[in-house]
Amino acid sequence: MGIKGWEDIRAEVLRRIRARDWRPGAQIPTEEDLAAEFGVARATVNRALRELATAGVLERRRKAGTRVAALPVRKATLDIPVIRQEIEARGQSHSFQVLKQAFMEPPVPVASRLGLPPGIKLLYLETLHLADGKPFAFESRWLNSEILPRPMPDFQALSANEWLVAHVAYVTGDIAFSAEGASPREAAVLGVAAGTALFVTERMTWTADSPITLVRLAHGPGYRVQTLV
Amino acid sequence: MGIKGWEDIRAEVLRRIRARDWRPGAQIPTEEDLAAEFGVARATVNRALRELATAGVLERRRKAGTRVAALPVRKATLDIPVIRQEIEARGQSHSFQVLKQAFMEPPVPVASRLGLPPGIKLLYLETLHLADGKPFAFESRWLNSEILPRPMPDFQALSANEWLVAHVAYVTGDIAFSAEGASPREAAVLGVAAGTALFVTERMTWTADSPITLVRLAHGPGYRVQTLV
DNA sequence: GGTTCTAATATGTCTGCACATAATAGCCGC
DNA sequence: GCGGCTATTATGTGCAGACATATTAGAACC
Repeated sequence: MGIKGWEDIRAEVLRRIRARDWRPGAQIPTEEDLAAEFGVARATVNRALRELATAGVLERRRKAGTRVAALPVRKATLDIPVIRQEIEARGQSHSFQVLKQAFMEPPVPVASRLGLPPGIKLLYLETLHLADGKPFAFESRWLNSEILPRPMPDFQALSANEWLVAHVAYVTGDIAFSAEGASPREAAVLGVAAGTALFVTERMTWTADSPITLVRLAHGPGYRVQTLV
Repeated sequence: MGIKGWEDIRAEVLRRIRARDWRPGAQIPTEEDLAAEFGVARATVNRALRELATAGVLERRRKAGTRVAALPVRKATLDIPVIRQEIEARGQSHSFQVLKQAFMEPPVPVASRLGLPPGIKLLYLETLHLADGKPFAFESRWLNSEILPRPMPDFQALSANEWLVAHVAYVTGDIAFSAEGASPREAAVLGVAAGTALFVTERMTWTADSPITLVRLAHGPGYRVQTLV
């Protein structure tokens, strides 16, 4: 029946926007007015409107009030799961092979993206992830060896990603997606023709003080990242 | 100096997680305990922990308490701007050409994804978006003509996307990203070689009752979607 | 031992109030 | 008119207390 909680208010506000009672760019009533109308406390209205604002539906400014976003910059939230989970969620079994493991100087762009001076040596790992034994994604990773314990963990047994999740302090980072043609090496490893369009995920992570790792994941044809808005 | 507001509490909790005072999978103190420790109201702690939970850092369940996410399913939030804004944000000028406009029956997969019975005719639009006069993205769009007014808006003058944003009730939808090789037509229009890796964004949008549009945007080489986590 | 019910508990949300803060609108002096 | 100050206003955040709800641990029972 009536309005009960902040979710009901959010729904009602959305309904009015969808119904074009409140048009894009137009100002909506103040929290106080809405609270009076719905018979709830202002904090409850605040909660509903705040959620809609972080979702990009509303724009709010002190004193200026709340208005319906004119150009709704849609904010899509993606789940970035651990690769093993992702494969197992499809009902397939995950395995991987470490193709290369070396301690070497990274190319300059890699070092600079990690914010490290040139000349420092990093651990480089190439891993092929398999789903039901078939190539799924090709991972190349630069790892800051400072953060590794001695002796180094055995990345043949446990994937670097999962080792990091389990043993390194929680991190921040950024993620980028792009499309790239497969290099000869990637093509060979993934079993596709050279130049095939690959979906590439690049992730960089760091702790408060120091960079941890730069990963590039190249996914074979058919891979897609999906989101419910 | 000390803890002042919910953002400080969020920061302090994050710090403890990063410092591994609280390890992945481990339970953290209750809201009440933390409120007492920080000398704030429980609502303030609740706000901080709630934000961290929606960010995927914490997992919360009633009675069971709050624990540090064991496998942090990183939630990345992407901004999906209107294409004109995206181009102008780079300091380039946006223009577009409508290459094709037709009223026709969609292929079966398109109709079924939109949840429409086969045989219904839709408006089909092909548009090339240009940044500083150079091809930026190729858009192909199926539009539910039911929602269009008579006479139909002039999509040569105003892009379909912006017309929809301005005139159609707010919508829900989903977005998917993938990498695909350029078809001969896409290659010609975008000025790249056939088979070049394209970054493809597919968006479907709905009102409460009916489908609105299915858009496929193919971006040329160099395009990337980035996110700060 | 296993199943079902019950009480305890942590989070979820709401209220009513207060004060803080940002941003505007209007006043004032020139 | 113009520049700068001030009052006003809507949102942002805080507090204390209350009740709701999901979930679990343990009691009671078969």
